[in-house]
Amino acid sequence: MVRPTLKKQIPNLQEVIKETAWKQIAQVGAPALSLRAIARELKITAPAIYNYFPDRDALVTALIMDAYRSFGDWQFEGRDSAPLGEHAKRLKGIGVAYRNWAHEYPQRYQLIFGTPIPGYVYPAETVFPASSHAITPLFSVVEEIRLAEKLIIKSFKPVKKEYEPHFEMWRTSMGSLHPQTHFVAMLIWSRVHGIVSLELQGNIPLFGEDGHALFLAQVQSMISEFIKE
Amino acid sequence: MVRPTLKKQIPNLQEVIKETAWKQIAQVGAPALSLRAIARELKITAPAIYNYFPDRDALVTALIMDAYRSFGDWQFEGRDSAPLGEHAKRLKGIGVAYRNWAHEYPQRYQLIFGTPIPGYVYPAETVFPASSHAITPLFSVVEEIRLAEKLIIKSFKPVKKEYEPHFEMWRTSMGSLHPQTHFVAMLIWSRVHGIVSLELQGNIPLFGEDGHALFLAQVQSMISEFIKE
DNA sequence: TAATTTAATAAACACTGTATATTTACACTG
DNA sequence: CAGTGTAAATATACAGTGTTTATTAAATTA
Repeated sequence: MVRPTLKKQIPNLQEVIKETAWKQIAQVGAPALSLRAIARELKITAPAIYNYFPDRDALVTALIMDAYRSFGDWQFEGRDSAPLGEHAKRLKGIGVAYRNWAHEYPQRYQLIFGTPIPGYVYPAETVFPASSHAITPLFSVVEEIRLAEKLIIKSFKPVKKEYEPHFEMWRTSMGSLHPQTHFVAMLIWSRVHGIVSLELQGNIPLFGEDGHALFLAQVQSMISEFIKE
Repeated sequence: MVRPTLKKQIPNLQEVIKETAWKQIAQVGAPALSLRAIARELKITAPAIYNYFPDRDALVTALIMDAYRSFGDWQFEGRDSAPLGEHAKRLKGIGVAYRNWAHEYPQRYQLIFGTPIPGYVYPAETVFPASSHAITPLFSVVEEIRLAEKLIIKSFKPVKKEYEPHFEMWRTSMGSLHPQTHFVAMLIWSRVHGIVSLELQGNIPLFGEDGHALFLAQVQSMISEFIKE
């Protein structure tokens, strides 16, 4: 018997393969992800996976894009937990959602921000729609603040000309993206990413009663540094 | 012929293996590091490497420790480019050295801060002496500032009790480590790490004439946030 | 009903890290 | 100087990996 009857086929196998991949990534980490191990768990043979993904890298890319979408969704929810105009609360909402997602799915975070799979090269263009979704909430709130004339900017410097093409990609994707908004958003993102990634690696002690004190101090300091009043 | 005569042996093979590993990491990235590829390049067989490293993970650990030492050395030099008492310049010196090292050796940076090798588990205790060397310059400067009563601290929260053991490890290694110094140093480190790691992955546009503007703004903002006058 | 497409398996290839046994150059001891 | 022991390499083998090719049989379409 080579091809099983429809009744014995796994329905929606493409999704099931991804779910199994996530399960294994959670267990053994992204770098040790194995197509054959996925196949074993699903009781199919490894080449069967090639009917759904042209190679292992394509599977990884699909996982990354799904992760970005979920990551972005959490941040949109975090932002909208406070109404328009509540700049500080909306910004904090994004930061907290960002951190919560990373702590809920540490392997997904490292899949996105590490280079975890041997030989895998990040297909920036393919992933861009999903990755821009995950940065959009931050961009949008900083832009809200700027339009309300509440954005504090010290020492802004414009973008280098050589980098304009990549910058253009962002701008078209966002509709528009003011350079100052971009500048401040990058400062904020880097601070949140820095503390979250060090936390995930166990490099940061758990300050405060619930272990969140350092992160909250980071967020609070950004609010007073970048938002007027 | 099984064992070559002394004249044909590669002298200092342990070091040569590490150098070859670094060369290959620079070419194909840390996750794709291969003992057999190293052996091929050195014209020996793969099991010969086991005379110098018990397994692949031990080689990786040795590489990480060497990287940490070099990383720390650069930061010590950066700190000491300004004399004692010049708090802002010493802090900036560390930040710039941190970034320069990361841009000079991006793969080493990702080897340290990523989880790049399949199945590799970071041996925290073994690596600790080397990794603490790399954070010591920052700790020392923040402590200098605190002792000079120029350290600005808002919203400090003490370390959680459960985390005391790890904290104790740091404290004994450093001689002593004031909690407030630890708190502020972690905030600073996370901001520098965040921006540097996003830069290395190509997520940050190159602001300013030379592309350093965002990083310098980050450093400048830390100086005015944490140092009095 | 016949032809075609599709979804799987089977087998094989070139890799990988690593364990075991073997060989031989070198160092030490009587 | 002879003999022994150790050290540093090779040879071989095993289980695992991603991937390619050929084959089979179920499902779909003409």
